Amino acid sequence: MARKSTRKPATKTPDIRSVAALAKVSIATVSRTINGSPLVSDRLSKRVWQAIRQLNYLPNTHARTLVSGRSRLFGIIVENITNPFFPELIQSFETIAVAHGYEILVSSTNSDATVLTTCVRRMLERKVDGVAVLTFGEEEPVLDQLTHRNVPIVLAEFKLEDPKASTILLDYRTGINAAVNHLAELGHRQIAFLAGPRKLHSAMTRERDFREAMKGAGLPVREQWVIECDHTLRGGVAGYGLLQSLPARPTAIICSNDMTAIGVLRAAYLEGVQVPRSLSVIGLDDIDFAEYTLPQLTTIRLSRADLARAAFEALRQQAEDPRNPNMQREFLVSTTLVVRGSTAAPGC
Amino acid sequence: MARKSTRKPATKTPDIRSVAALAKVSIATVSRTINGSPLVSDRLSKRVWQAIRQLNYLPNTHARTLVSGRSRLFGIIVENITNPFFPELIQSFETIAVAHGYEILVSSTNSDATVLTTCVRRMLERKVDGVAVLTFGEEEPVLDQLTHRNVPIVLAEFKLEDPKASTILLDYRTGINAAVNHLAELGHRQIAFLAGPRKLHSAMTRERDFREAMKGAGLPVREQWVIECDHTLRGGVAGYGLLQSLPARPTAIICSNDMTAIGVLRAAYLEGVQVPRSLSVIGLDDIDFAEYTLPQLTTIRLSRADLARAAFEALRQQAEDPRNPNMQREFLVSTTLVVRGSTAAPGC
DNA sequence: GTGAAAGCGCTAACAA
DNA sequence: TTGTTAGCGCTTTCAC
Repeated sequence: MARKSTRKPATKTPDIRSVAALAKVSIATVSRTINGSPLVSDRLSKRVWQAIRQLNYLPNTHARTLVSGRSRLFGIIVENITNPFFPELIQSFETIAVAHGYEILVSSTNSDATVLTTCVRRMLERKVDGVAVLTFGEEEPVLDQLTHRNVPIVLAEFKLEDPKASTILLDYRTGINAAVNHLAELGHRQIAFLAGPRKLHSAMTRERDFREAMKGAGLPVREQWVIECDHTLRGGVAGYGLLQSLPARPTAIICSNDMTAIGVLRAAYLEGVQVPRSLSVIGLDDIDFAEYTLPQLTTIRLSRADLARAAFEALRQQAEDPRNPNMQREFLVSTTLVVRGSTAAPGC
Repeated sequence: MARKSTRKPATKTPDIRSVAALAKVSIATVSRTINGSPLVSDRLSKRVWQAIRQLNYLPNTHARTLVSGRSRLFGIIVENITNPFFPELIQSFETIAVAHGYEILVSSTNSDATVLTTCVRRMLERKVDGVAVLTFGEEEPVLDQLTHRNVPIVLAEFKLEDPKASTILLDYRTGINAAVNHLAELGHRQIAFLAGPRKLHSAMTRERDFREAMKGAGLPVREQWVIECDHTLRGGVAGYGLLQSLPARPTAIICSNDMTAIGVLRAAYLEGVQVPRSLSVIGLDDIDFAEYTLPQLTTIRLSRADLARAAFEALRQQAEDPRNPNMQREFLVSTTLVVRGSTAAPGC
């Protein structure tokens, strides 16, 4: 009876009991009301909401999670939050997640397997309902930890043979074909490719698609001109340097991502090489900055919004409807060429 | 006795009880061992860790939080994750937090008060142990929700008169003075300032410090040349356009942040105005990209690492040692000028 | 429709 | 030192 008057006089954060007391209902009714159960009468529901507002009550997520087994938390693991592609991706993912009542736990691995391991561990401890692994191809065995514990995961460009795993396939081919054809039409035949780290599946795929696109366009691939870079600004500068040190030089460079391309732009500028007059450059991603480089970067757009949507949808299905027989387990995200100012006919 | 052989045969995720059973100790001992209590004998501790490893046990954070009242979660609210300044900041903050056993919840408000409100609400529901509000000056009354509920917060550039609130003061003056003096020494007298949104405290401070630095250098401030922009690339382009439309034009522009400066660089290029020959440009932040613009951007560095460290330290103190009488409630982060290629003597 | 009561997995107070 | 036990705040049977 004297429950309210325990030690602390008044200001304890309100809990479900205080709401129930104020609304003169049981805590079960409060719980049902909050969770939108249809079994609550309008009369009581109104009283409950009124009490909730009056007390400024917020349900305790941890208690909810503990009993329901669902945290409404999704993890998102990216490769490098410092590459603007990823913040834009995270932003999209977060917006969608929050709109659906989920929270996100972000982690950036910087391609470090140790970081990945602790990060998987932390997500497991937090009982995430799913994890989007958007590292683009460094999928490590540690991810089994997740599937073993029945945590849904979605991977970019990598299929895991597990009922809990979904995949987002990236169709680079369309964009890369368009890029090569665009250059070919401008009259380029000497095209180099600054690849990403070969340990990344995505980088390998991009490189492979470049080779195939070249073949498709009837253009030769010079092995010296296919150089492994690291998807950073600095890497782009270095890659350009390597290219310049060669006896024969390309008239156009396609880069595995925009950061590399921006590095190339800078390096070319330092050498006094005019883009696009003396050299055409194409990136991949279409980060916001691509519009603000000098000249503006022609690039292959990979939509962060599409990617985020696919990742969220994959996790949501697995989390909310795990035994749906016709659940979509593969998603496709396409790419398109965006022509701006960094490409032109060679030597024009 | 037959506790282990309940419904599901084997693969339930291990809990503290399974560990206790395997190690033949009580669950209290397991808990103590995990939490590093000194009261556990080596003998038992060893057995417990062994069992933990064998079962691949991970403690359930939600249960821990529920009973201990501490979530080991810090929220971090930034203004716009799409501005590279913030990802770099988040990265630093996360690294420090994880190293100290904390997890972070990130939110980007995009200067939208509604987003801020829901985001505070979500953090409250998740029972964060503290929130770093790094929106740089849009501090809204909604933050009272946090202090009212005794959640420590740390703000950039804004003092809240609450025992739970700390402040990070940013010394822009040093950097801005250096920038103005640098320009003055090069011979500039016509210096414009592209300010940030006036609703941001940080933007106002930067503007004020610019005015004072000009006065200090004996240079006049032309009001037409102090223009409110919005800290975006696009805003920089627009600001430059406004400046160009004026009858009298400055020989140098200091921008309230790097994004604005990069926008100016682009706009100047489009107009055929040579930087730094015909126009000097200075940014503020020193984001990674600043080294990769054409020309490289002279800018006022604001260290993300310092900022993150201060924010984390403020929260940690409040969370772990709330009634320490001589707790540090104010932190200072300084700025320095980094001279690169976007500044030179006027008309040289 | 509504309420009483049994836990979810853990920590901490108390006993031994 | 170690174990027993009472909850943390909530959802969810199960009765009514």
